[in-house]
Amino acid sequence: MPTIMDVARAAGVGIGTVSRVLNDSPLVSQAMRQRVLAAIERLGYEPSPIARAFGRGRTDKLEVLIPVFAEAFALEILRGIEDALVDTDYTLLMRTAANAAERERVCDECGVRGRADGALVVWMAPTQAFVERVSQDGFPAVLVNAEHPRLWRVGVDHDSAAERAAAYCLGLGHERMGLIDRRVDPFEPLSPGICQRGFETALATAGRAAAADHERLAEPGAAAGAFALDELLAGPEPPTAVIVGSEAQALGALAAARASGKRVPQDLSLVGYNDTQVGRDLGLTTMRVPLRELGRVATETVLSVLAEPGMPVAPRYLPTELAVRRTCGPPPRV
Amino acid sequence: MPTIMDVARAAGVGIGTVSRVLNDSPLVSQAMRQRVLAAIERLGYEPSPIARAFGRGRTDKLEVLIPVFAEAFALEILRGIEDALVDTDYTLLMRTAANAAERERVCDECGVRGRADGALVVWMAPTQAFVERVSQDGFPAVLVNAEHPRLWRVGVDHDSAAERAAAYCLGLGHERMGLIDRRVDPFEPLSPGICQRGFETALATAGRAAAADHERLAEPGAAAGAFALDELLAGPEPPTAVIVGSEAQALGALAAARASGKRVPQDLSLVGYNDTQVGRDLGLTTMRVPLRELGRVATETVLSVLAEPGMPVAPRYLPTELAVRRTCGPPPRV
DNA sequence: TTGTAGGCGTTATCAG
DNA sequence: CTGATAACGCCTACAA
Repeated sequence: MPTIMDVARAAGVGIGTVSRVLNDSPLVSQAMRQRVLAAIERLGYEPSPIARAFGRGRTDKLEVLIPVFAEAFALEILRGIEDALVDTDYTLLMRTAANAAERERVCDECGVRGRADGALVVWMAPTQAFVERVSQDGFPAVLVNAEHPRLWRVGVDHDSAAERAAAYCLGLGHERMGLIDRRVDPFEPLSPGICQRGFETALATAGRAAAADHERLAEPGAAAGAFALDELLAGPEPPTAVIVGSEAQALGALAAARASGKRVPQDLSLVGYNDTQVGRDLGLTTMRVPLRELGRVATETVLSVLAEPGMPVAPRYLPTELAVRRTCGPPPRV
Repeated sequence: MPTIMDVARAAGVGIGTVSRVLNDSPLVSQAMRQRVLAAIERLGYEPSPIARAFGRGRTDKLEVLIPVFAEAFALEILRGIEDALVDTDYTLLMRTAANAAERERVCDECGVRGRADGALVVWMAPTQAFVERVSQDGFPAVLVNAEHPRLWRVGVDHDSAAERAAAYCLGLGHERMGLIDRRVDPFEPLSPGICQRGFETALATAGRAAAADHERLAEPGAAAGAFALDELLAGPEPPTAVIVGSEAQALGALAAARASGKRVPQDLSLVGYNDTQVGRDLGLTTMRVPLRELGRVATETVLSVLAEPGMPVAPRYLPTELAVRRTCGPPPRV
């Protein structure tokens, strides 16, 4: 492996000049630049990222903290992050957490001693210690679809989104509405459902009280969604439209409905939440959360804070919109 | 940020001793160790990962190369990789590729100048240059579910898997078999289908010729799977059992079948391929590819090559097995 | 515009 | 066992 010194020697210049060429410094003459470039080419030299990081005190890495059992939406967010990074030199350091203990660990280790220049915390609450530390050090950490008053964050207004999803079904004429909800935070067993508030607001606005037996808080995943739907359908006055807090749960619900002989949307309307590829492919009507944009905007935020440190923390909310596809219709006539 | 020198001073020892304590060297007396540990604690010192990497010439990082539009199975593999890393100090550098050009780029940049200690290449063919370089340098790169004669790799025998999947349906009594296949490599437009050979072998063994109009090579994703199934069903003698090369495609096929009024499995049998969470949740009968284990074993392989360089390259194949769930049955009686 | 020297924080190698 | 000291490869003043 040739080093910068080999290049300097081969080009007959000092290492300072080589370094300047490497970093596109304007303080090099054209002639010199060509000579150095030629030597670099000839030797097949590439600078060592580690030495470089060591020398200048930054790594060109962003750390991503993400729940490991996150469903497919995680991929969409990652895609957005990549979008923002595609023509930068940044690279991603991935840390996943499967439970609260691991969240603790990845939060504790995030960005220690400059191992990354910034961080993206996806879909989980940061630990208190993490919040203290990053706000103390001015370490650029942005929450994606998670909340904390003291941190940068980009997300959506879940209340409004859920409310509009429910209002859409109400507008279709549904009288009996159901909700299969999902917790806001995967690692907080007591965290509330993500759609509950908006759902109930919509019902209240329409002058209806929410029937508690039409609401379920389900575990993530299609199996739990299917189970919850079966429960709702087994009740005395089963809902004719159900809002589901995640795509995976919605797919489960869809399969369960069909398995029990219900036609969707003729007998039952279903609205998903998130909008992942498989939902799109299957024609699921969904409250679209712009996952990819979320990832992109969050990443751009980190980058801009990096470029201009000390900007005051400001949250950013992106709009949601209902993607009307093929799982909703008017209620069946009785 | 305190450095190792601050610790040394605080403990009244040399930095060599501190370093030895940090690295669990046996060459430190108990008394010294305690004294140093106390100073570390008191100062809240943590070693700088970058300086450390620079000093010892390794990074404790593994680079992961993965197609970005990979479906959910990517998450399963990543989970397996994490499993293997959970109580090591290794961390993951993620590189995704959305097309052949990006694959080229990530392959070119992978592990340059020791930015990572090893690499995992998931579900895509490495570039020729990459193969040359890593086999030249002895850089530990392991292919996960991809093939190259000169590289370490862990995967499954797709031919055998597909053959058994088809044989299972044949055994159920199906006469007209269909195949919705997926390309082996996402970036090779000309790469063959992953199940075709096994599928045709099974048919030949049963004394049947494959009907070309019962085979489709479809793009990844549920939409293409749905479309392909509709095509198969539209033919003059539609198949009564269909093998599908990926879970996402299978979900699409399942939805399409039901949408067109077919009951699964009474009217149509479906076998998926891969076995991801959503397929399990939905009761899809699947040829199970041990994705998580694949990731884990590949990672363990990298680690062991790292521990013992120069081991001769040896591929590793893991067994597949049919996960019988609820989408297969005997053919409908005519 | 260019070269030189010092510094970044560890690890590893030597004497002691 | 312990303490200096020399790498490690690059960046960046500073001096020329």
